[in-house]
Amino acid sequence: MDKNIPEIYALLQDLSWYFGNQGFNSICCEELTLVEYMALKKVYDTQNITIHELGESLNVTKSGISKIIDRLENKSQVSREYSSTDGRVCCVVPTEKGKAEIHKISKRFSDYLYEILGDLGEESLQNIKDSLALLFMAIQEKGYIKPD
Amino acid sequence: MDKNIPEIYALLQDLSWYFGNQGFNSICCEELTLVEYMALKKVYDTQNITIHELGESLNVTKSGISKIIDRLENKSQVSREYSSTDGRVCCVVPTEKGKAEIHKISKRFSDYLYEILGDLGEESLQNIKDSLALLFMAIQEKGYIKPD
DNA sequence: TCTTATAGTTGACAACGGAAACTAAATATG
DNA sequence: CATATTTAGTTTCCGTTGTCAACTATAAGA
Repeated sequence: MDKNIPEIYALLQDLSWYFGNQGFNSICCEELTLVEYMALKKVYDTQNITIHELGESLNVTKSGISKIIDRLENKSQVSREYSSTDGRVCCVVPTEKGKAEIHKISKRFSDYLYEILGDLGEESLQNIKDSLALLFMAIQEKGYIKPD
Repeated sequence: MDKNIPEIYALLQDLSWYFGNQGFNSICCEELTLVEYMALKKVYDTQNITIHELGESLNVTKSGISKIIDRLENKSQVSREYSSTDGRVCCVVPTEKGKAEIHKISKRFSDYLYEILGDLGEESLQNIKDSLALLFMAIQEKGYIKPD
């Protein structure tokens, strides 16, 4: 195995800490937890996504995702709309408030990154973005790490 | 602001999900939660680190980190050693089992990454590593995102 | 029609981390 | 030296969270 791979792993793990719960909790995002934000983002990015699909996408059980959507709905960030073609299925859509929240949080973090990376040239930024995009696509295709 | 920055943020956030609790929980890591693993890794990487420093480093309150170390100690992954020069201070050191666990988890994730990235050439891997290292150093220097 | 599968919700439960109160040791001040 | 203050860490209480299992309801299959 290329010796770079364990180092890439270690860096990813450490970086993830900053963008995971620990970095996220203490922030401007007011009333959203990380998992709520991730769910909201997924709802925002995907038309008519079902609760079932949301759970799979976030690697949360169906009862877990149901409660996450409960909380988002109580906070008026999303609303449930039952499918007219399949009475079992519940689609989730973002409210206007939810859409605004997404933009706000994204901007907050982008500002933070800008303070950090603003000095780099566009070429470096492009390079970083390409590396991350490559990683993400590969990992998304592979799916979550599964138990042995 | 460079248009790449919001995209870098979005990619980092999504990647972090895979290396955060959601990706981590369902895995080979048996008896460790993510925050326990992060604490163990920090203990492993830092000689004679104190509980106080651990909490700061992981952005956890002192009561929180105290309990995390409790759990790691109950699992025989670390041990507390009170400082001889300052009776208040409690240094944490990894046990042999703890060291082995670090290697095991790191290998598990590296194997996963290898399945994903193994086809890339060394140059690409080096490039990804450099990008991540640059990001991580910058973010570490900046520290956790603070409330407004 | 009757059975089975699927989507989602609910209740009980345990894990987790924060706030505040607490102990104990070190340092500062007079 | 004596007392006050600061610092390190622990413990208790508590609210939040997500899972499991049981449940309802709708759809699909035999």
